Amino acid sequence: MSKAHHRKKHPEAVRRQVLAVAARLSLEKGPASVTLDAVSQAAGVSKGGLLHHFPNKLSLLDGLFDDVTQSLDRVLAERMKVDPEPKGRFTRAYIAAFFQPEGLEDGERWKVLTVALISEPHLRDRWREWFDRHLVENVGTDSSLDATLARYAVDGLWLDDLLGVSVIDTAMRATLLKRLLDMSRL
Amino acid sequence: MSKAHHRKKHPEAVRRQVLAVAARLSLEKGPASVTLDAVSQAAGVSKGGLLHHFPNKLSLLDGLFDDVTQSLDRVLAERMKVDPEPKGRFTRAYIAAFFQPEGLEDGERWKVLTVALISEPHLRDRWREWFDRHLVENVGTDSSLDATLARYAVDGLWLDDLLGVSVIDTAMRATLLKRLLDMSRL
DNA sequence: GACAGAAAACCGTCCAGACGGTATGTTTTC
DNA sequence: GAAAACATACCGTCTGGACGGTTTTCTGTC
Repeated sequence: MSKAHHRKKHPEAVRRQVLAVAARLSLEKGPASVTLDAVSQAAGVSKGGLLHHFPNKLSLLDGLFDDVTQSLDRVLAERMKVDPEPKGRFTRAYIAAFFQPEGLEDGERWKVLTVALISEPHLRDRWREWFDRHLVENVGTDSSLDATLARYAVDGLWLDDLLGVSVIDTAMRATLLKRLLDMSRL
Repeated sequence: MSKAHHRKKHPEAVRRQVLAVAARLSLEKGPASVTLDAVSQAAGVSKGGLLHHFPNKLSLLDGLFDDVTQSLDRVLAERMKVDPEPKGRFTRAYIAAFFQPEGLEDGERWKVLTVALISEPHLRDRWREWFDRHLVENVGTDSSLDATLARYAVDGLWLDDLLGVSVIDTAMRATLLKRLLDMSRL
């Protein structure tokens, strides 16, 4: 008879904790280490408890995907709202979101998303939808070659950062940021 | 008593076949599907046979990594050799290698590398070494902001291509290529 | 070139542990 | 008291890998 059984119940907190643990595991020990046993244990919940929130592993991964993309949507929307210039607005929000994530939680989140996308083919389809939606919404303002190039560069920097090969120093990083923002306006 | 036991032995061919199958599986069904059973079966070898060439799974992944990076090294060296201009030479080779891989095998290979790197933390360390080595070798000729930016953009395009969200059309792609090559010379 | 070993290149079987998932019970919350 | 939020126990399958056997290939010797 464990204590967990008797403690107060906070379903939403448990859910968040589970997702957080799954994300951390995926980043630190690779996506293969994200097992129901490992996640539930590290989250302080029994496997049964975990499976109550996410009926199977796929739904756990989907939950992770939803969590991250919703965060990303929120951040992008906020940044776009305070940007007076329409042209390249989405691109600038994109740059800002990945270049200077608010708090380091967000940065971690985007990384998790990348790892999940690449290792789980099923999520690639969902990502494609997300991507297409944003692309269609911002066609006209963010379809220029320069804007596209800027977003590609952000993705590349992001990937290198994730792999730990980002050798760019702080000063150069700042210059690059300026440069990318300029490109979004061309 | 199977036929495979009696057929002619081609250790090198088997080795290559195993690596090719592992690569294909990883790309099409995700890295989680790369199991010793699946690989050996798809490669037409028994698991025992597979484990003769690669004593354990880690060494199989390492073998895949070696195979791809050696290919990549070869391609980069070839491209650099025919480039008369020192400045940005490595960056141009990098761009060319990923933008217009010779045959589609190479393109597949680079993709496999990306997937493997992200899903297998152990390989990230090895990738860091590879990356550092090339960076040090070409410091002085390829350290400019523009060259770095160009390489980042290539990585980004690459990632989007891998995820299937590459919406850029052929004409724009050609323009982008030109643009990146120009950037390598600044 | 023949021939005996030695080594390499396989195959088939078995196993312990991990994994995803089910079924059922218990406690808390509504 | 019904439903949600857990826990515990258990099961079938898969996975990495060990092991011993069999066939082919290589290597040195005469």
